[in-house]
Amino acid sequence: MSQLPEIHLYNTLTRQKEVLKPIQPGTVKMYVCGVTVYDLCHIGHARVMVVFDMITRYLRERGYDVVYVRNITDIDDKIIRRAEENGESMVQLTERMIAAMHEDEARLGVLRPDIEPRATAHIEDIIALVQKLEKKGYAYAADNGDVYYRVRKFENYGQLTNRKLDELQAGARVDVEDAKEDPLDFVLWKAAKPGEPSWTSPWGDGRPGWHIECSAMSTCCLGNTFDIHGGGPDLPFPHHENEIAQSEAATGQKYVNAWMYAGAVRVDQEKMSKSLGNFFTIRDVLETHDPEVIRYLLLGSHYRSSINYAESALHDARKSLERFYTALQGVTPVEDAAAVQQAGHWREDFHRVMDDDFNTPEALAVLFDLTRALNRAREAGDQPLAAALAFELKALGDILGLLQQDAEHFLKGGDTAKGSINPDVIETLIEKRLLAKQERNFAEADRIRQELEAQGILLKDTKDGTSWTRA
RNA sequence: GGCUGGGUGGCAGAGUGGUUAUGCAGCGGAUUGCAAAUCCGUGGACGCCGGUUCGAUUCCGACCCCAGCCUCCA
Repeated sequence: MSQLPEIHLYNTLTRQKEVLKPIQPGTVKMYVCGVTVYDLCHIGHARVMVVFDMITRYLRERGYDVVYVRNITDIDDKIIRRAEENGESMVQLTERMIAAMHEDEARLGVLRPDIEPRATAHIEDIIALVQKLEKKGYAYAADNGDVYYRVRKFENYGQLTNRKLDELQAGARVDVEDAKEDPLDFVLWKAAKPGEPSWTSPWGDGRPGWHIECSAMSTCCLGNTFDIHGGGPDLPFPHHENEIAQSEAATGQKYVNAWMYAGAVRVDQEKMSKSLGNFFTIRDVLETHDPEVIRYLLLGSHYRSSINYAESALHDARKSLERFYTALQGVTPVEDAAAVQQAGHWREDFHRVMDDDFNTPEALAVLFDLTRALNRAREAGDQPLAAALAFELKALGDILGLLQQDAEHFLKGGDTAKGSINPDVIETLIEKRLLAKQERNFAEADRIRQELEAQGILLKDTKDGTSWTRA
């Protein structure tokens, strides 16, 4: 590999932007914490999926190889409880939810990670890791059969989120019945209660604790040290702090070079979360909104800032996409790099703003500028240039996973067309209106326009005839 | 209380020590049977108070306010 472009990214560990320098030149190894599959994914999950998908796509666009690993947590207390409530087996529940997740992310244009390890498929690795920690004195088996991590033994605990152990302890809940040596210690291996799913281990039957699976799977897939670890906004503490403690204690090496987080999705200025019950599942939103509208909403703000989820925000996102698709409508894209280059330098601008910590709002501004140029070419009747710019617009949009559908299809409401009016009925009315216009019966023509408008259908007269879109 | 991040024009949302973000909405013009779309033009902003500076929305300090984490949560 020759010299790849410099990518700057914000590293939460150091709290500053840094140049991405992959350990293995040219190959970025990235691990992202995935979903605990006990329920359907919500918009917050969608944001993490879309953001790291965008990052992966962009790094590849810039010539980097990316090994993208995103785990699936398929064993956990919530899963056990939910399966019991539903009267189904744990595997039935998790398989169902994994299938739903894959369906949801496919609709959002999220490319699948290269590796999608499941916790239950890595029990041996997890046990081996706990044994290693035990051998090094970082783990201990307690009287109740659980195995805990000895937090105070790990000197750099709290480095990611700037916590001091003593301040933590002040706020820590002290469980009287706890078998821990110290309230700060956390579970590595949980002893099974009767009837619970379990695996045989040196400490008796049980299952992995919450944090250990990520240490085990990331290391298995990517090595002791890798380039980027990502996740949602509520993961730095304690989950990632504990991962660092586990992995670095076990290997004696640095765990991760850069930590990246997607911002929160809020509803009415409150965090969207399962515990608050104010979450919207991806499929709920897809009932009434085009997938690209959601994706646009998610990429219309910088990945680290929080966003507010609201119908009005979805509406705005749709309006923005309409501008792109209106420009694309009726133009057949043709690749002509020379013509594009002569007309402007959008790709360079796009790269420049994206190289700087993946500034998608700026990147979209570049696409709007390109769209204006495309509209100008159309106005000027320069078909070849318009075709070339349309090709470029779609190509750049593709890097963000946007603008990939047929313009007509999108503008006519796509797969989520609201309202009951049938396209055939619309066409018939358009025919009638055309006749009225030919007879210069504009009153009738306007009446038909208004009739359709009342049902959310907007007519547009052009030299090539009348087309329609859904408002 | 501790730790993070943030307060930008009607709304959304970038960015910068002195020059247009961008989209939607508004206004004027072109275009149109009417409209839509489009193009051209245009008004409108940087929480509050100090400081540094020739000059700060941008740097520094104080203050006010908001959000996230500190407990399972993407």
